[in-house]
Amino acid sequence: MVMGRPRSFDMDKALDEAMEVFWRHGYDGASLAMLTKAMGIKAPSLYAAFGSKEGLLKAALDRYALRRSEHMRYVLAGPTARDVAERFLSSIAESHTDPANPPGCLLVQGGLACGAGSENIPFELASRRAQTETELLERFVQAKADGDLPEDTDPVALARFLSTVASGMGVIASSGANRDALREVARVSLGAFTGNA
Amino acid sequence: MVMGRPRSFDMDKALDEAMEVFWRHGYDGASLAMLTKAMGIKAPSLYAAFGSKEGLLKAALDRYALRRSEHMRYVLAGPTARDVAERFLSSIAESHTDPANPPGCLLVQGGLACGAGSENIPFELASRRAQTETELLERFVQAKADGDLPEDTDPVALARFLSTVASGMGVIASSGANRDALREVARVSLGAFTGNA
DNA sequence: CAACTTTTATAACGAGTGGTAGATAAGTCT
DNA sequence: AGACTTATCTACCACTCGTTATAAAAGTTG
Repeated sequence: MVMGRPRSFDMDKALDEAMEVFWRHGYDGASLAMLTKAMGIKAPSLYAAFGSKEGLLKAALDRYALRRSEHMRYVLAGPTARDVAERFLSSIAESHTDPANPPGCLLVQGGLACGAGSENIPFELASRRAQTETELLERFVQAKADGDLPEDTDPVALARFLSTVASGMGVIASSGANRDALREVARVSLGAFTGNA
Repeated sequence: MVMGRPRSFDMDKALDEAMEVFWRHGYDGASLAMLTKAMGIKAPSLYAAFGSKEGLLKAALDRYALRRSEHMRYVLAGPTARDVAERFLSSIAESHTDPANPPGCLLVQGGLACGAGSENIPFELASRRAQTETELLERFVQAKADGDLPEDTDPVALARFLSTVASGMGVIASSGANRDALREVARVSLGAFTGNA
């Protein structure tokens, strides 16, 4: 078997750059010109490697999920349900204001609404957001089985609440809210945790 | 003075249609072709009336604000801070799942991230979201002066929390969350209210 | 009716869109 | 070395983008 000419760019580096463009401009707002310039490659190389603009986004989303999975492992390892919630919101307050990235969350900034020809992008992003919510839910179900949450607590509602606050934090972070502001939102949200469960 | 040829379309009706297109597709995703078709007018009429695509968005946002101002009057008239919060989140659960409109909130769906040439759109939307937060803040400051909120309560944090949850509800509503789901998010959020203030 | 003013429709503008042939370059394998 | 496979480059595709010049149409006012 023959190998052919080797790829001359670093795929992960290129994906990081693409991720940043999608993050900052959204799927519709990210043009091929922007993407290829940021990635340092020409359009044919991009299409050979990722198939299409949408394929590139999905590859970038996979890489984004990889990054977050480390955080989530730590979050879900919290000893109590409340610890899990606190770790979750705190890690979001930090990551959504990390100066190394565009503000906010790629899964929110990427495109809640898209134009003709990009109709499935919002679904793609929503399904990835739902995955985090499911992870929280399973952890809360476990917590309830452990007697760590009151009997009358609805784990579905709790996971959805945290997921919703996380999305909201993405919105306000992208609008310029700073880290302390996000931390305060996390703090108030945790009050809701104890007050209601 | 001479009047000239009268406008042959209803401006408010046309704005309602434009609003829906921006709401469903976002600013970048809403093309002039979509907009003119939905509004039932041709491009030159649109430009004569609104100046530009961005001018059209702003006019639609003004009309959107007009709609919401009625809700906000009711919300802010709540007798206690907690009532205000409850009215706020409840009205959002309803409005963001009103089948008469696209799901979610125009101020979120409209564009958190935009492409080259639309850089100021996210700022425009953010400033309109901030207005609601300011209204809540002022009401909570008043509540505190009334002795309606504990001394150690931070009205800024409280208003920001509610605003953040509202944005998050917009995100999940646009992803298909139904009215009951939003109501439960509102309920849990209010638990945060009593638990923390 | 005729002068005037504004809106309308037709048609097109240049720039940019996502995507792709076709040829060349750069490797590996026999 | 030579065959083979894959990546990269230049150039370009048809199309859509937001926007506008031009001229006809529709009203009001003198």
